[in-house]
Amino acid sequence: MAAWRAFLSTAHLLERRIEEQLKAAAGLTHPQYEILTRLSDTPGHQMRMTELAKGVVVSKSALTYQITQLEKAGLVERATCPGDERGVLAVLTDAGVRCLERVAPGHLEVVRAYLIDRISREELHTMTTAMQKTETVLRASG
Amino acid sequence: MAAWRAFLSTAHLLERRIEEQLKAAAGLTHPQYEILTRLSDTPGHQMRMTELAKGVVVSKSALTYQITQLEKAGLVERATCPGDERGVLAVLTDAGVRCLERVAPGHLEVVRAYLIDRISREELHTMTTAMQKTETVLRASG
DNA sequence: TAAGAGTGGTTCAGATTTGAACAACGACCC
DNA sequence: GGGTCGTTGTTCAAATCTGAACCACTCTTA
Repeated sequence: MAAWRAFLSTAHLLERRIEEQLKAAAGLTHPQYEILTRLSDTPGHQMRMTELAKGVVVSKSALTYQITQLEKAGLVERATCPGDERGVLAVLTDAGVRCLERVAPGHLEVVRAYLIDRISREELHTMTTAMQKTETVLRASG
Repeated sequence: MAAWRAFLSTAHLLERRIEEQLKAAAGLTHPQYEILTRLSDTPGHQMRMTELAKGVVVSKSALTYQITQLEKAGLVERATCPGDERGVLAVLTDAGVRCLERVAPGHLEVVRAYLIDRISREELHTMTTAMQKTETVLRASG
């Protein structure tokens, strides 16, 4: 269970560091940053609400809240989904793209400094495949 | 960065599963369970508030809140710290011990089913040392 | 021994998350 | 067509987390 202990503590500690860094650099929270990057990685920079919620692993209501916040900040817009009248598309704005370009380097720097660079290339590779396996299982049985 | 993505998603997904399982099994939240196990692992089943907060990686105020909740549930008691009049000791009660004994198996089962058993023994070992390294760094520079 | 600085916990306001309830739409079957 | 069921996103109340402000106590230092 030492593995689990270390995993959990590391996750919490990293979360804290990241939150702190993002807040200082751009007034963003980590969930908000995750939303922006997910959108940025999508062709068209847009995604359906439910799909996005599953991607970043938060409840639908939490996503509704955060998208509203990001909309106020001008980084995201809501659009009605063509072909499905109930659907809502979250769309990354130009300002959102620029914000991400400005913030991403500092964020990645933190992740790298505290996680990636601390472990060997081989350990990293092993951990990646392990994490991907468990992620697959968790998503499948969700 | 695939490593980081997978790590993050896995952490969130597992957190969700665990929260769900603990709530169903004993009406506990994950932070509460973490507090109980930390106390249980301590000689005398007691710990100072600040130290405990650092251990489980939450803010002092969050710990105050949760200890109050656990006190209401009768699983933990507050005691004044001998030798330091301002200090407060969180003490696991007998009911707390019994609660933990009842809940722990199911909890560990979830962790094992979704994380431990999904990866090879060697991967587990590698991941453990990697996590411990990063945890050390994060705690030291915190 | 009397500041002055530091620590330990709590309180407080504000932000965020969750699950349940809800309303609106789509898909399907008769 | 119309009814039934599943999906989508939002709203709502309740719970929780955080950082700042705040007391109470401890430790140094002159």
